[in-house]
Amino acid sequence: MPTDAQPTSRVRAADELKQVALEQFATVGFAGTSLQHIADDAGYSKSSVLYHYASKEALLEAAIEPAIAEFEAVLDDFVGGRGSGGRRLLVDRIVDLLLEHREAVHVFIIQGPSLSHLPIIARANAAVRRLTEAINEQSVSVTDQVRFGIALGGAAFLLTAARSYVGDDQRPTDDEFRVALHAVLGESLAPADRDSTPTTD
Amino acid sequence: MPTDAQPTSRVRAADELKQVALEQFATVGFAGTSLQHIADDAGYSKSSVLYHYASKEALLEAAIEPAIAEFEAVLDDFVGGRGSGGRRLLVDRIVDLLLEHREAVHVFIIQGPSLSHLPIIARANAAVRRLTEAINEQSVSVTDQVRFGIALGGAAFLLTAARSYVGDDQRPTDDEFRVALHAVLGESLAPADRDSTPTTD
DNA sequence: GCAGGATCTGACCGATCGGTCAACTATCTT
DNA sequence: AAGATAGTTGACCGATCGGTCAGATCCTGC
Repeated sequence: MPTDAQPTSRVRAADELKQVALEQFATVGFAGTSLQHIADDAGYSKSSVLYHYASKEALLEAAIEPAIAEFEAVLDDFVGGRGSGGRRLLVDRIVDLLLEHREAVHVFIIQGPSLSHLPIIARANAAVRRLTEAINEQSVSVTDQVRFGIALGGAAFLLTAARSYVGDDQRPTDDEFRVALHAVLGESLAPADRDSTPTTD
Repeated sequence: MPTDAQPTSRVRAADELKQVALEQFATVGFAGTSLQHIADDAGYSKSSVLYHYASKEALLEAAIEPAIAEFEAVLDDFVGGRGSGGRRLLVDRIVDLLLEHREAVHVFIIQGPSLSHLPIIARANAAVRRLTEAINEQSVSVTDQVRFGIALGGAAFLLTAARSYVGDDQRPTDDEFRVALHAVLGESLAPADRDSTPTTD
């Protein structure tokens, strides 16, 4: 029984559907995505989608739960091991999270407020609120809070929106994005020690 | 015929519907909003909505067109009168635009990529792309482009998302928002002259 | 080769979608 | 008072929504 090389059609189909659904959730929104459209894009029937996932909501949960779990882990490490260099590590890990799970982050950050009735989104919103409070606890000025909110929403927006605003040829690579995100988010989340942000070249 | 004091039930009803629709478009998205829900919230029937506006799309256009027109005006002044202090004036006017038309800006910035098939949104997307190119023309580094994208999307996200992340009591007032937005967007869009941004306290 | 589970699909369901239409009422003009 | 006009609405339409179900097909172990 093949578990590594050929990934057994079951998990392969489920993963395909999950990936297709995630892209659509991030690009046209959860409400704007239909199971029929997901099925069409993935090359299955709508019934097959509902065979692998009990409901549209279950499909959303399967698609974004890993990203939320990692986000919670990053958050726990940050609020747990509080210290001087904590913010720089936070920026490191958030940038990685953004690049690896950009669609999922877009869903639960940008669409989070409007989908809070879904348990998985409510969980993500709670994590975002925890992070917000942890940040605001140290810097109480409204400007710092706005800086944080803009960085959070802007980063989530940018990685999936860039696709439609600039052509494929001149869109930055992921490595370029990583460097730039590190610099920009570093300025927003760790504005105190500004010495180690080289502002690129 | 009263044109000032009592706003004649026609325009009053139309304005009410426009405002209710705009709030829903911004909070749950264009695709996630139904004419029935708009009608219910405004206290009319769905037929009445379609009497005042020919279609859901026409309602969207009426709701966000003024904001787009003002955005285009700000953009024209910026690319036309190019100069040293141009960026600070740009920040001034964009902050005003954000505060006055926050729901509309949220719609055509955040949902712009997914609604580009609607003519009014395509027009807004073209304006956003013009602004992007005007900014990138002067600063070619990827970091500056990312900084701009985050500022744009983040500001659009923040003003309508803040409602759901912090309670009414501790949410900043519009004046506080204006000061903070001015500082944060100033750093992102006019990073050259950093002397007047006090980097908070 | 055959039984049995896994996978996939078409037909169908009630609900809701955006939109049309005819009828009803309120208001204004003459 | 009468007619025209503007505003509002319920009934209805075809399409699509998320979801159910019974069967068809495929694959595996015996």
